[in-house]
Amino acid sequence: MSDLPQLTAGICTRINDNVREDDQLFNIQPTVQLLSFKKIPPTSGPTQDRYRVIVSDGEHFLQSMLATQMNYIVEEDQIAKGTIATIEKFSVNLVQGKRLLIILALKVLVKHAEKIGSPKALQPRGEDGAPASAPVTPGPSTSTTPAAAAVPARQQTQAGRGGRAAAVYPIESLSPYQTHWTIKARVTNKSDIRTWSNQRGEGKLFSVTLMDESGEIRATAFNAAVDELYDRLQDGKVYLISKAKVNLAKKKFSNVNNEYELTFERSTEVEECHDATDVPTVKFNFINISSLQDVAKDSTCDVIGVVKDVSELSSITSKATSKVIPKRELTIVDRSGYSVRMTLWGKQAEQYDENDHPVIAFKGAKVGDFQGRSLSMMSSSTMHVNPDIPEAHALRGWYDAAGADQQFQSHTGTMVSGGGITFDRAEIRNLNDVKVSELGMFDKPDNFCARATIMHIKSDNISYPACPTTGCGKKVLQMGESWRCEKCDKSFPKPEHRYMVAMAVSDYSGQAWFQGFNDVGQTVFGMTADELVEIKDREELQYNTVINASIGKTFNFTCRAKQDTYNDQTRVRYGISRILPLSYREEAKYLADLLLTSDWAR
DNA sequence: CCCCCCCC
Repeated sequence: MSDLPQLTAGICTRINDNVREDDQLFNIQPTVQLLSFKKIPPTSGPTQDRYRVIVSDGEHFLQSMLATQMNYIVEEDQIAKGTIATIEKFSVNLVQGKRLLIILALKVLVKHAEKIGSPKALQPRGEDGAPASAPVTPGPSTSTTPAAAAVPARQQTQAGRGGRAAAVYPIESLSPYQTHWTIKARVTNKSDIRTWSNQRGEGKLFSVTLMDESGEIRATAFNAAVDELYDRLQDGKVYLISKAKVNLAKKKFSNVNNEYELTFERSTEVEECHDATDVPTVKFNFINISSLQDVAKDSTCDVIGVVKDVSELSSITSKATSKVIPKRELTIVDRSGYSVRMTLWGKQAEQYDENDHPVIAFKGAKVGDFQGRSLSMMSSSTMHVNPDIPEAHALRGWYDAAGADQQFQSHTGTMVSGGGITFDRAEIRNLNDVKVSELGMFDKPDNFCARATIMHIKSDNISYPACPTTGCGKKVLQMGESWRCEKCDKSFPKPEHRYMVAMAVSDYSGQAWFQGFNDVGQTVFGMTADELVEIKDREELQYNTVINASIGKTFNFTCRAKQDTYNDQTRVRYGISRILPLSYREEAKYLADLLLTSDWAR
C-alpha cells in the first residue's frame, strides 16, 4: 500500500465535539492532511496576515486558522495542498458561536501527497458541543453570543508549587473566560514605579510586557502588588505566572497586540523559570511606513526603518507642565518608499549618537498627525538599534544597494481632506443631531462621524474631467483635440475623470446631503470614474444599474461640516473625508466590547 | 485602580 503517515482517525469530530472540560484532547498531537490554505483579507487597518487552513483526518474536514507565528510555514512555501503534518500544539476557540481550531505549532511530515479519502464537512457545534446557534447579525435586538471563548491548549506541564502539575498555557489563549492557567513568559519593558493621584484616589503602579512564542500581553501591578512584585520581576527574565486577573485591554492605551491585559494581585504567583530557551526575546509587529496613513492618530505601532536624517538636539516647553524637554527628530525610511519623522525625548534625545544611517526597530511608537503622519516615543516605547533580526538585515541590504539614493514620499498631503480625523464608533452623531447642533455653522469647520445609508445619488453629474498629473486633479477644459490644465499649464490627450458625488443619506433620525470626492466614489461604485464614464457613454442603462446598486448601502462616515456661500446663498455643506464600508464583524465586536467593559453589564 | 508622554 502506501508509505504515507497515518492520519489521526476521528480527530476532527473530536475537536468539533470538544467540551471545555475535555483535558485529554490537548494531549494529542494529531496528524492531519491540509486540504487547502488561504490568506484571509484583513478586516481593518494594518494587521498581520492570517491564514485559514482546512485540515482533514480522512473522514471529516475542519476549518482552522494558523496562529500568526506560524505564518512563515505558508510564506516560506513549506506546505502545499495535500501536505501531511502533525499539529504539535493547538487550541480551540469559539468564534461567532462556532468552534475554530487554532494551529499553534505544526510539523510537516510529507509536503506533497494525494488527497486521502473523501472527507466530509462537520455540523458546526457551539460552546458545549451543541449545534451552533444561527450566525449573529448586527442590529439593535440581536442575541448575545459570546464573541470568543477560548479553550486553551495544554502545551506542556510543569511542576508548580507543592509538586502539583500545572498546565502551561500560551499567552494567546488567555481570556476572561479562562480562570485556571499558568503562563511561562519573559518580562520585557518593565516600567518604573509611578504614582498617581486623581478624584478616584491615589496609588502607585508599575507594568511589564509578558511574552511567549504565541504572543504578548501587558500586565500591571497596583499598590500592595507593587511591593510584592516589583523587585521579583526583572526585565528579560522568564517566569511562571498564574492567578492574575484577565481584563479587556483598552486599545487606546495599549501598545501590545492583545485583546486583553493582566492585573497582578497580591495573590498572583510568580516563579522564576531557568529553562527559558523556548521563550523568545522581543516580538515586533512591524507595519510599513506607507501604511501609517491607515493607522489611527494616537494609536501605537511597531516600525522598522533606516535613519535617513538626524536633527540637532533641541527642546520644547510643555504647555501642560511648563517643563523644558529635550527632543531630537529622526527621519526614517523603509522599502515602502515613504519617510516619517520620529521624535525622541529627554535622555534618549540627548544620548542619541548614531551616524551611519543605522536600522532602528521601534516598538510601541505613538502615531501623530503632524504633517500627515508622525511618530513619537512614549515611556512604553522601545528603540532597538541595528537589531539582529531578518527585517533589519533586509533593510540594510536594500538601503545600501538602492535606498540611499531613492526619493521618499512624506505623509504630507496624502491624508484625506478634513485633517484626517478618524472614524470612531463611540463618536457617531445622528443626522438630526448634526443639524440641530448647528455643526459647521460658525467660523470654523466641524468634523463628525455618522453611520448612514445612501438613499439617492445625484446621477446626472457624478464626475468631472480632471488633470491627470499626480496630486493635481483640477478640472481641465477641452481645447480642440486636447484637454488643458490651467494650473499645470499643460495639455493632455485625454483627462482623468474624478468623482464629485452628491448623495442623500439617511439614518434613523433624519437625512442629509453629503458630498464626496474621488475616493468616496471609488468606494461607493467599486470602480474608477474613468470606468464609470466609459459605461455611461456606451450603455446608459448599465450606468443606471451601477448607480442604483449603491442605493441602500450603509457606510461609516467621517464628515466635515463647513459653511459655504454659493449664488448668494449661505448654507452648511457636509463633505465626506472618510468613508468605510460596514464591517459586521467590527460592529459586533464593538458592541461585545461595550458589554464587557461597561459596569452595568456585570 | 493607570492611561501623563509633551513642541511645530
